[in-house]
Formats: sequence, C-alpha cells, structure tokens
Amino acid sequence: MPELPEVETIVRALKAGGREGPPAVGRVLAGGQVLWERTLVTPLASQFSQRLRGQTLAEASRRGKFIQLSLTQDTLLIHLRMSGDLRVEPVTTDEGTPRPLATHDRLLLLFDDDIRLALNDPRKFGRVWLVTDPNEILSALGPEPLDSAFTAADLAVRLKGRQRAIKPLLLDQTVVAGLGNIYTDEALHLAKIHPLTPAAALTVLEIEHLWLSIRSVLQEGIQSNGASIDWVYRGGDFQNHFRAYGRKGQPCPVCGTLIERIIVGQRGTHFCPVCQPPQR
DNA sequence: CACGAGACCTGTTCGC
DNA sequence: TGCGAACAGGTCTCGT
Repeated sequence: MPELPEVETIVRALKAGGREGPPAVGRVLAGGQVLWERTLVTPLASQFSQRLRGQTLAEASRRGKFIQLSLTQDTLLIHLRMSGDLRVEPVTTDEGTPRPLATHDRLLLLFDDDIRLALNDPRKFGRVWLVTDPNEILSALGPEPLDSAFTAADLAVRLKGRQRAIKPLLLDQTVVAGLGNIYTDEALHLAKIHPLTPAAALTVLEIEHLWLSIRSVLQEGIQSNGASIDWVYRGGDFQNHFRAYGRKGQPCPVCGTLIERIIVGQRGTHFCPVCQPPQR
C-alpha cells in the first residue's frame, strides 16, 4: 500500500495522533506480541517482548518507505510493503472489555498505559526489525528525494550509463528511496517521459525535469495526506489527483488523449502516449 | 554486475 | 450467477 507520502502521513499520526487514534510517541513499552512469525525478521520472536519492555518510544521518523521508531536503547524498523497498516488504540474498550484484534493483525506493540500499536497486514508481506543500529538495514537505500541534499546532478550521476528503462530504475530503492508504482507513474507523466526510455538516453534537461517532477508529486502526495485506494482508507485523497496512475482509458488531464496501460518490469504502468512519446 | 522472472500472500475485481 | 484469471501501493532471491 504505502509509498513515501503514505508512510510520512502514518509517521505524523504516530507523533501527533490521527483521526482514529492517539499518538504512540512518548509512551513506554510493556512488551510485544508476534502473531505471524515471518513478520518479525529479528530478533527471535521469543526474545522480542522481553527486549522491548521498559523502553520508551522516543521518536518516530521515516527513511524511504521504512518507519523508524527510536526507542531508549534500540530502533524498531517497520516496512509495510504492499498491504500493511498501523493502528493505535486502547486495549480496553469503553465498556471495560478487551478490544478484539482485527482480522489481519500480525504484530503488536503493547504500551504500559493500556494502549497498543497493531500492524495489520492482509498479504503478510510487511516486515519488522528490532536492532541496535538501524544502519545495518537502511544503509543500502538511495537518497531521500525531498532532502535538500538531493540535487538534479545527483540523480543524473545515479542514472548515468544505465541502459535499463527509467521506470524500473526509479522503483529501485538504491537509486532513490521512497518511490513506488503510483508516484513513479505520476512523476514520469509530469516530466513527459515515456516509462520505457533507457535512462542513458535522457538529456540533462529531461533529468532536471524528472528530478523536479519527483519532488513535486511526492510533495503533493504528502499535502493530500497520501492516497487511499481500495478497502484501505486512511483519510488521504491524493487518489483524486492522479494524472496517469490507474486511469487507463480516461483522458490525460494535459491533452485529453486516453491514458494507456502497459507492463514494465512486471508492474502495471500508466502513461499518456502523446505527452510521453516513445524514445526514438 | 545488470537484469528479468518467480516467489512470497490474501483479497477484490474482471471477463467469459 | 458462477468461477477462474488477472490484478493489487513491494522487495527478495535466483538464474542467465
């Protein structure tokens, strides 16, 4: 489900509280519970709860699509992959009875004040790491696209000499961290670049335009509190502003030509055949 | 080393 | 209406 703007929205809710739940940051952990074994990569499930106990959730932040929970001693990293979502709620209902778990809850963080954080994940792709040094997981990531240190020249260097199509390269988290299928299609449409264009064929001007477009669509997404699709509704409304993604057969907002859908790198890919002509 | 295909999962929607 | 196929916001592993 989530790409950079959705993860950013979730992190902000963990810090300040969201529409449906209280903040999690600032609370003291009493333990944890693993409901689907493969969700927790490290440590062993048998050590998880004990190691969490007593640590304060001091800060929540984001790196690429990773949620980073800084504890007193350790760091808890959460990647929601395709269908993960976080929920913060009281363990006890207003009636004084235990609140039942949701159908696809995979892992719980239990705080000492009757609040819990649940990782709900129908497809079971989400992963959690409890580590001393987050860098052992995050070091392979490319630059933060919205960071001021990330420049067009930086992007150009990372694309230099690559013969591969631009779309799968933008999805590669070691090139840039945080783009997924939606925002890649949106950025390429805004930059007027065909998704199959070999990276090496892009001009300096096109790369500058792409750089600007990437930052632009991500900022737009954050301002809309992310996109909400299908049965998962988080309150974001960027789905109402899609220019290309998911709009096969609908008119391009720029020129009116019908948006086409092709497969690139095994991912559904949406583009305007007129605004984004094939490389020749 | 770069790249593409398959695997990991469940749920919803599409097409005949 | 029914039922199998296709599809879904991601990433890892393996083979070429």
